[in-house]
Amino acid sequence: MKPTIQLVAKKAGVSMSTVSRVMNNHPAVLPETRSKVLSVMKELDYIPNQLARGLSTNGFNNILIIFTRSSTQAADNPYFGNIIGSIGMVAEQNDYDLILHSNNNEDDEIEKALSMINSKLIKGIVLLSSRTNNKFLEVLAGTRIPIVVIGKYNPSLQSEYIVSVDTDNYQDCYDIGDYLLQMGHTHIGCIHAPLNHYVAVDRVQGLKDSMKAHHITVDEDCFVDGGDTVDTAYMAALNLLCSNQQLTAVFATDDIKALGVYKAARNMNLRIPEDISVFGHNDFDFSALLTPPLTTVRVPIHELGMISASKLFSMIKAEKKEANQMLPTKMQFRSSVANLNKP
Amino acid sequence: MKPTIQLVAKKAGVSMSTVSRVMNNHPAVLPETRSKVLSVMKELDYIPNQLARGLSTNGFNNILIIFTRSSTQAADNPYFGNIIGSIGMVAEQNDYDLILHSNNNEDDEIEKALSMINSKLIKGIVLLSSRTNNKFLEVLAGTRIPIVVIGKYNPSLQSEYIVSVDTDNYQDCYDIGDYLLQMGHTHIGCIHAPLNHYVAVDRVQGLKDSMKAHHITVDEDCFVDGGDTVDTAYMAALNLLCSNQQLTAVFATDDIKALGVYKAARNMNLRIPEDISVFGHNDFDFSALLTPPLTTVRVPIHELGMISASKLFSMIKAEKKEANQMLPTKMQFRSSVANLNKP
DNA sequence: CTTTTCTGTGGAAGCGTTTTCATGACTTGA
DNA sequence: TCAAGTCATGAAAACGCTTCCACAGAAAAG
Repeated sequence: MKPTIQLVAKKAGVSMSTVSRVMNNHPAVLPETRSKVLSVMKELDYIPNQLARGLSTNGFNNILIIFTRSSTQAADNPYFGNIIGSIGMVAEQNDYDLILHSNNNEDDEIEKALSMINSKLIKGIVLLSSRTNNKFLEVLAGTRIPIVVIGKYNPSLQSEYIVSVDTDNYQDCYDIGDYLLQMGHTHIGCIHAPLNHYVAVDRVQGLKDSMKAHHITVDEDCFVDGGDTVDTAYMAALNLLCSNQQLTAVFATDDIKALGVYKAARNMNLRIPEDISVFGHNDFDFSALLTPPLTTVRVPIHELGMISASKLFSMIKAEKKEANQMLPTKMQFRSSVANLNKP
Repeated sequence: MKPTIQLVAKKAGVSMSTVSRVMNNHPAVLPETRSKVLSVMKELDYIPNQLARGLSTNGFNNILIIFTRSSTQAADNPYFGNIIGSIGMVAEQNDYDLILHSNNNEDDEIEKALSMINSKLIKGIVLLSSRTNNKFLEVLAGTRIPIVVIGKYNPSLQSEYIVSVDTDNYQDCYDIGDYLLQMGHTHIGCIHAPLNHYVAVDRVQGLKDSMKAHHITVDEDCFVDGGDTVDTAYMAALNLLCSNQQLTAVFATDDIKALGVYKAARNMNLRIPEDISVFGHNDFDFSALLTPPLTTVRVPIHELGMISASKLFSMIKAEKKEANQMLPTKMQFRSSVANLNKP
């Protein structure tokens, strides 16, 4: 039915080997033979079969993006879209395609990834937001396929094939704590992401450690899981603010959750920052345009994606390990945090 | 090196055919043979090669998501992330993987897609945001592969294999025009997306036609391309508002662009809605939490993704055409539009 | 006790490429 | 003029699986 290399060969009066050589720009083929073959290919509308090709050579130029959801919900966080877009641009330049897995079952994911690697379907992996229990990386480290983790991974896991690109979540959130305390806040709550991911753990821990360093009691009840969406964060914030009226500030571990806090404050008739201060994280498009503009930390999401992809490709091509990299962030002091010191 | 079906067969003392049958749950294999084979497979850590498998059968269970960028910029619009996430969930349930192409060269894209189809690498396509010049669909209609377009496509293109899922952009924007006029606005500007996509064209045309129906002169200078990002929209809005001081309302064809308008208004010391009214489109997470809350039209993005994916899979599986579907939207009247009639 | 029908299994031909090796023809250098 | 070296090409094996066909042996039917 579909034209194959064999048919082309026959029509052009040459062997399959020659046709193959023409396709792969092998130098040892006479110009007239080449053009003859090319014209037959055009005439027949011949399209090479990537599968067959992959089977006899070193497979496909794909990279797998694994995006571990903490819930069964599609994450509406703009972070993921942006970062996937950035990776996509670099992939496109390198003539690679993206395969996307959004899974919330780690074992399934491991099995699928192993199968893809074994089948030479992918040449590298980008792991978005790694879990604290990192079985996935432990298993995949053994496959010698380059992996870049956008985020942190188990520090005891040493591998030539795994590299991390991240921002310093712990330090940033430690600094947020410092700032909040400096502004006179001693009753601080936190709406965070589910704690089975490093990023959430580090952000929470940074804040807590900073509070402890200033001898502020950390009330565990004031640290609540705000899920992944505005709505879940809203519910969590409502709860938090109702049951802890002494709170003067809330740290939301990303600006989507801050949106939930804004919504809760509005519905409770709490003014920001007069009645409750809010500190966010990530600095999304809308953050500066909220009322009041959200104080947050700017994460270079686009760069995170670009740099990760670049590192991945240089590992794939040069087969040498890249260095881990910590990207700089920048505090965006706007007006959602009140200074309690000057009344 | 890697264990193949042949090695398994040898170790288990059976033929390759039998091993294959075991893997594919063929009924005609004795229980003891089956368990023998399975144990050898486990012992050898055998993983089937998807490529080889695909080559001899009907290929892969992948669907291709094509996401046509209008610029070279990664689109930061939350719309895409959300919709891809939704499609991903349905795909996961059906045991399909997602391949993502974000391309801005249509010819390249056509060639790549044809190659993937020819190689049995994909079973269906989701096209996000189709171009007005729809060469892509025209060419691909001939391949008999199911395609769902999220958005509109050339109505003259009839195909058993193409189905569209969309909202009624034209009508919604016509209604927006009506509303604006009813509120007393007669000098209306518009910040829209690049006009090489149906969605932008329809939204703009809806507004224009509504204005014309009310005998309001449409000033082409007040319809400007706001690109794809907050920043480009901001620049466009700044320009628009500076050079057309008589404007009392601006329609932004999506809420990301509305963000740009808010920013411009703020920087020009224009109050919303007192000095300038803003109507958005899409209703993103942040829209209700802006100050003032943005009047916009709620698009069921998640449903758009889910329904598209469902239709695609039923076309793939049942091989029968699904009906086009128009999803309902809902106006969200908030407070970014002033009523000029009651002062 | 034959003949027919199942059943479980093996052999081998695909699937569509790439690539190694062999083979002639044609140069080149002494 | 002949041995050695290029060069363009073809034959065939390999990549790892599926599946059609054939074939025994067992079960069912006459």
